[in-house]
Amino acid sequence: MEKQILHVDVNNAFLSWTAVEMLKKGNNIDIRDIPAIIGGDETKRSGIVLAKSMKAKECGIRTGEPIYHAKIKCPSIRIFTSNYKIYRQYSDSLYKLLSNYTDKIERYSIDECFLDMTNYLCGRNLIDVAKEISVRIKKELKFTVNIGVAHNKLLAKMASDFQKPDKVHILYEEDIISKMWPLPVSELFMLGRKTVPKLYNMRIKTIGDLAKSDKFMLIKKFGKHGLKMWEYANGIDDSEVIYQPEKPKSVSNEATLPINVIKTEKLEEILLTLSEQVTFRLRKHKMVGEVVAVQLRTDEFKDTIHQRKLGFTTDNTSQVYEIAKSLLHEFYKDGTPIRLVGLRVGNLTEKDQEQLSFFTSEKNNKQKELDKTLDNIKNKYGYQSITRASEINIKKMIKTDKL
DNA sequence: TCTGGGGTCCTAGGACCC
DNA sequence: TCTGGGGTCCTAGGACCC
Repeated sequence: MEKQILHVDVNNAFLSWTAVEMLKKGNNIDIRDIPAIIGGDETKRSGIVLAKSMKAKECGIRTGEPIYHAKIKCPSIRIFTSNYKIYRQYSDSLYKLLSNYTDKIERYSIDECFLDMTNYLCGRNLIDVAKEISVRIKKELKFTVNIGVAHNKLLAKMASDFQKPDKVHILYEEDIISKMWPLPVSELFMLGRKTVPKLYNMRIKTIGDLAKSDKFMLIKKFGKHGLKMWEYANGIDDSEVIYQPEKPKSVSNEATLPINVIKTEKLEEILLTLSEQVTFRLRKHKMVGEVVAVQLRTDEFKDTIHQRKLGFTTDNTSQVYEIAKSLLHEFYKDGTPIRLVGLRVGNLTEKDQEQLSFFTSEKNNKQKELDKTLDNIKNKYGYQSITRASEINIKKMIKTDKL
């Protein structure tokens, strides 16, 4: 049976939510109506545009570009900092509203949801429901969304990306040729900055060109990805709306450093802070991991990752830190300027089926107790409430506002 | 005043085993 | 003295998403 799918996408989510919050706090300008962006901190080298208003977009400002570019394009631009705590609240309120319409909701990201309406229409028309949802969000939550209406997730997602803001777009099978095929191939989901130029070289410029290309030639050239892009261009997608939240497969934290670091000891200190963050989040998820990976980015933007499979699982701060440290020693040469350090724990499983290390010792048990005690304090008084003395300067360099 | 942070999935190549 | 091939596990690297 044909599926009935909606894709709900918040217009300029971070900027809109910041705007609504400011209005709620008594501010009298709506930053959606002026050239404005949400951006990081330039002095900390995290100065990129995270979201923009329509007026900022008109100036040619693009998401992801450096703030200093934005300032050149629009000298009067107003810049606001992000606040993930608030964004999560708005995201939750959206989810709650959507829950009135179906149980099958996939939270695809903080500002996007897929709804499987197949058995929830009760005789109503899918398009009417989409329009009602759109109106209710605007009225009750004070921000706007785009909604894509289709018979699969891919087409619903493509549709919600058509003209913005505050629109409902329909993309049924019979609309593919007229509405999707004329678009540049770069607009197709899963085609990014590396693949698009290759397609251009093959004279494939529009989604229609791609759809009409030879499937086997694409497979030969791009492997599995080639098949996917051909299917997507033809509107083919049988993936399900994943409405039961999935367990994470890895947990990572990374930090761009305000200045380049060239000393192993400094990098170790940063890894300690990252180990605390990552394992804190692991324990919150009640997950343990079997692989530890350290990522370094040089000032020339060259990334290297070094990882190790442990043969046991862990969520323990000092254990992860010790492994991270030894990985660092294996691949970092003192003196190379480093601008970003990352730490990832992967191959996660649920804690109750934790594989115990053969060497589970008195010492490990004590470390576990320590983690638990510190977690309790952080959960009660905030992540920042307790910190090792040695880390005070490091913490200033690394953001923790998402924890 | 260059370029965030957090994820997932795929592929290539080497090691090792039979 | 020279030479297999299949399977699995592991690491590194890269592409994509929001």
